[in-house]
Amino acid sequence: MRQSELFTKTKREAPKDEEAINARLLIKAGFIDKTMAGVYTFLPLGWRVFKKIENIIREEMEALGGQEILMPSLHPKTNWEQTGRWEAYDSLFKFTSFYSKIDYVLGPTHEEIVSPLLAKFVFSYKDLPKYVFQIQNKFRDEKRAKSGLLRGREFFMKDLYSFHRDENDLDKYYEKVGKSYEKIFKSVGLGKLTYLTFASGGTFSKYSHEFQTLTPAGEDIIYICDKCKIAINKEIIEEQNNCPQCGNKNLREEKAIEVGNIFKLKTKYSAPFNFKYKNEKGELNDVIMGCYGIGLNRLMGTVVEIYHDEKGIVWPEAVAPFKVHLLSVKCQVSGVRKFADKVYNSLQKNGVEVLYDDREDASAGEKFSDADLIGIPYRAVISEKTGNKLEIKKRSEKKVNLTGVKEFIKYIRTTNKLRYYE
RNA sequence: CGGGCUGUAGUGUAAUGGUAGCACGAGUCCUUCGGGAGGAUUUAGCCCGAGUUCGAAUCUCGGCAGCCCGACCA
Repeated sequence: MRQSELFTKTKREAPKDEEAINARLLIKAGFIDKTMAGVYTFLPLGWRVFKKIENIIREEMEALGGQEILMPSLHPKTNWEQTGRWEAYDSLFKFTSFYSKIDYVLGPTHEEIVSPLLAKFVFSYKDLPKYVFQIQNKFRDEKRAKSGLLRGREFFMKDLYSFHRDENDLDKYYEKVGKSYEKIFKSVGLGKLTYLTFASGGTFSKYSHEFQTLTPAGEDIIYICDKCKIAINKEIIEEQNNCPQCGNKNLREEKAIEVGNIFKLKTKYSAPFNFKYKNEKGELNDVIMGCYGIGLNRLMGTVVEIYHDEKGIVWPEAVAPFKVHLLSVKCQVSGVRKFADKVYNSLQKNGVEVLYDDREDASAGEKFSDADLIGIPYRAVISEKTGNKLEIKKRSEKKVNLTGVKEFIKYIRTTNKLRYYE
C-alpha cells in the first residue's frame, strides 16, 4: 500500500482527553477513530491488525473442530425472557422498534441464539459433540465505557460454544480449549504475560477460567502463584486464598486485563430451550454446554498497552499491519524515487506486506516519526545515501544495517513462517 | 449508577465580563528534504438552550458530550 494513497493521516498530537495508552497511540497513528465513547471505527491500518488477530484465532478454532457461523446481532425479546436474562442481564441493550413496537435486544453474547439453533439439528447422541463459533460484534450497555479498546459498548468477540453428551466430555474439551487459548495469546505476543486465572464459576461449576494479561492498564486484580504459573482472580480470593493447584499461600498481587475466558455452562442455557438429545437407550438427556470467549478489540488494545515505547507502537510481527515500512527519503530525486518504486514492486511480488511511504511532500523527519509511531516491524529506508541497498532497522532495535534487496526479501520471507514466539 | 474534572477553527492551546488570538493542519506560490523545514498568502472556531448584564467564550441554571475515580461487569 502506498502511504500517499492512504486516506488516514497520523496526528501530531494525541487526543487531549484520552489517557489510555492504547487509545492515544491507536488514534494518533490512525488505526482507529472514536465514533462515541466505547465505539470505534477500525481504519485501514487498524483493520489489518484486527484481521491478523482474527485469523490467528480462527485457525485455532478450526483446529479445535469449531465450525464457523454468523449469528444475528438483532435478537427477539422472547429468547431472552426464556433464560431470564431479559431482566437479569444488566448491560443489555434493549429497545422498542419504532413502527411495530416490538422489543428487541442487541446481542451481548449468543447463548440465547445458539442453543435454540443447535436444538433444530441435534437430536441424538450420534449428533454430539458439536462445536460452533463466530467472530462478531457484540453490544453491551456498559455503565462506563473506558480505556480505549479495553472496554467498549460495541466490540468484536470470538464466541465458541460446545455441546456435549455429558460433563466428562465437556471437561475434556474445556481443557483442550484452554490449551488453544494459550497458543493464541502466545501467537499475538502476550504469552509470557498471560496467566490462566481461576475465577468465579457461577451457579453450576466451582470455577471458570480467565486468561489475564499482566499490565498496569488492567482493571482486574489477580494473585499469581509463581510455582504453578497460574493466578486467582480477586473476586474469589475470599473463599480461595491459596493456589488451587499446589496450595501455595505465597501469592503475588498484580493488575491484569481479562483477554479471554472459558466457562462450563452445563445445562444453564440448554434447559430453558428444552434442548435435549436421546441416548443409546432412547432416554432424553439435557445437552451439556460450554462457552469460550475472546474479546478482539480488547486483545488488540492490550497488545498496544504492552508493545510501545515513547515514540509509538512496536507491533509484534504476527499482528503488525504490514511487515515492512519502506521509506523513500528525498524521493524527489529521480534516482531515489525510481529505485524505491522498484523495490516496492518487488517486495509486493514476493508476497511481502509493505507500506510504502512515497509521499513527496513529507520531510524525512516526518517519515521517520510516522514510521516509529505506526510501529511496523521492519523499516527499510532508501535515500541518496543508500545507493542500491536498503537501510534496514527493526522497530524494536536501535541498530541499522545496509542490505541488498534480494538478501532482504529472502530474509523477510523466512520470518513469515514465524508463528509462536514470545 | 454515584462522585470529580472538562467542552474555544480539523488538531493542540490563549484570552476570567469589554475587538476571539497563537501554533500545527489544509489551499496557492517559492525555496527546502536523514528525525515532525523556511518565507509569502489564504482558509477555518467559542457544544446546545435559557437566564443575569449596557455587554458573556468567561457568571448562573438546564441539557448534551468526553475523560477520570468508584460501584457494576462469565
